[in-house]
Amino acid sequence: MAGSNLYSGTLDLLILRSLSWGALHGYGIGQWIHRSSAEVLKVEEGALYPALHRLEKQGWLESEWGQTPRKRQAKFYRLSATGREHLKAETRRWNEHASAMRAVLEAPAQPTGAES
Amino acid sequence: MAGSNLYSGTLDLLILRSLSWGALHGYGIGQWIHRSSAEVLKVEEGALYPALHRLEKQGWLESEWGQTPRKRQAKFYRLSATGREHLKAETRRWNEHASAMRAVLEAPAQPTGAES
DNA sequence: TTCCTATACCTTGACCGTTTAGGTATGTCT
DNA sequence: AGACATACCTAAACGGTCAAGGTATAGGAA
Repeated sequence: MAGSNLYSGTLDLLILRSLSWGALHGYGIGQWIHRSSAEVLKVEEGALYPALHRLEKQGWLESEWGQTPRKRQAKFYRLSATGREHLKAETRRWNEHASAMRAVLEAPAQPTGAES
Repeated sequence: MAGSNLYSGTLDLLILRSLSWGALHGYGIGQWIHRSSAEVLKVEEGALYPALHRLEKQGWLESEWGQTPRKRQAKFYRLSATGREHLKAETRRWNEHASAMRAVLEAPAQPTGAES
């Protein structure tokens, strides 16, 4: 989805959020999102890896090759300082969006002249 | 945005919702969304009209040319029976998505082995 | 040993909704 | 007359996601 005026950046937000407790590698990020959303949110790899590269390019993430506990190569991502700020801002933005959606979905019958 | 695995269909949901109280014309739908979201959500016309056509094509909306109170030509949209069902289903789907997002954004520190 | 599965990374092309930026026409107000 | 809001529409460019591939390693089963 290209940037929607209504809302875009869900994936970026989730990735940023997954790293707020420490470093994780790409594959682990996908699994973390899946698990911590009770299996509701699933990120395809074709969306995940490009997003990771995008976020790193923008300076919100930093990466470093390392090893998993099982001795496998993996690229570990970590939030940069500006990334952490961005996470805060995006979280606030999401909350505003969700709250606007809630307002619309619970809006009472036609408040005032919706027709002109 | 093309259909996102994370979430897509926000605009469709808002349009469907705007019609749940009765018929509205396209321009009015955009304004209704804007107003009832406290000016947070804004739908561009280039997204609105194609969406309206898409939803009508799928049978969720029905349209009819008519006149506004000020005697201007306008195409009025109204929910079909299946459109009303779809609105219910999409609302449920949105709530699930929002709740999954909330879960992730409020997730406690690294529950169990996110790394393998 | 061989095979399968899970882990872990990546890229490409098609797809498709949004954005941007136009266009037309009418009614109202100054 | 001119400006503005209303009211409809479309087309090209954009850009993120999806689907479907690819590579490589480690572990366990057959």
